[in-house]
Amino acid sequence: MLKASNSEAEYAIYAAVKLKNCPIKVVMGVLGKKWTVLILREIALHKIGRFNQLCRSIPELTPRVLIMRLHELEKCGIIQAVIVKDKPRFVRWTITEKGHDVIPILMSIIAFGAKWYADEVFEDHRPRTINELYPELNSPR
Amino acid sequence: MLKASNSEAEYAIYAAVKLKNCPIKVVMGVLGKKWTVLILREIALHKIGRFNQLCRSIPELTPRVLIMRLHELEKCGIIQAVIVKDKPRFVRWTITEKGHDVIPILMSIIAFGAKWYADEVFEDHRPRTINELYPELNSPR
DNA sequence: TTAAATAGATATCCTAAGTATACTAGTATC
DNA sequence: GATACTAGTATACTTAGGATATCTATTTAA
Repeated sequence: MLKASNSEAEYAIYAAVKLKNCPIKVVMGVLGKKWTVLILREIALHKIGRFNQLCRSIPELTPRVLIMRLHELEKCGIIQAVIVKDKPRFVRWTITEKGHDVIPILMSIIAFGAKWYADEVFEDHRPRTINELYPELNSPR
Repeated sequence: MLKASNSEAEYAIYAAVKLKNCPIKVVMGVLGKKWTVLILREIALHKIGRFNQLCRSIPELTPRVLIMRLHELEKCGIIQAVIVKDKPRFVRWTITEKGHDVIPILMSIIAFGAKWYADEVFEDHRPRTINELYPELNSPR
């Protein structure tokens, strides 16, 4: 475990790097709204890309907010709407290259949850590491 | 870079692990509210722990919401109020061991922002890796 | 000694974000 | 012809968060 006492600011951004804005603030402007991260979980991790599938896999989320979040994520280039068929409209929401880079964020959230919320997350209540949950991350294809 | 095409679900949670709830959902219930992550950035990364210091370092955040978030984070054990002095009350909000484990989440958010939002984040607009920003992460003390 | 500034919060009001419920159009299936 | 699927919309309502002012207690400065 890391000790905080070694330095005033444990993690200090490299002094020569001039920041205009905090990256966390900027990213949270994009990912910080309610449901956004859960929608990305479905699209990026579970490969669920259809509107009604998303409605079903996140039942508390209403279609109104879902379409708002999808359009927001599309606008900022994290997902894209692939028109499978027109009339009737069939859309598949997929992740972009940029969206692919949010997966490490999702993984760090899962790691935190698997360690500290094992009671609510796992049926056997046993905390797990991210490597236990995703063994393929150790031996990449 | 990872390729998505190799498998239906690129990241599949190990089949034998029985989930009660999705860890992302559970964690977002704790960290998902507006301002929470930014407050944790200040406390965990910048070691800003005083109420009025937090007010000043996040000017758009009102005291009302700040105290709500601090109490929420305290309740779930991510931060704790260290009473520096009683009458008048002097409090230092510090991170707990559990709170320490949210730092990887913050770091993955910073990494994403430093790569994809360089324009808004850095004065020179040049994307950076997390190792460029935090060289000490490569050579831990 | 009185005012100003600091600390850590609260209270009130009001708007913006999100929720509930129902509904749309177009097509396929029973 | 009824039902159910697709991908969304519309309207009304509730709650979370923002704006602003205030609170108690203490220290500092004039």
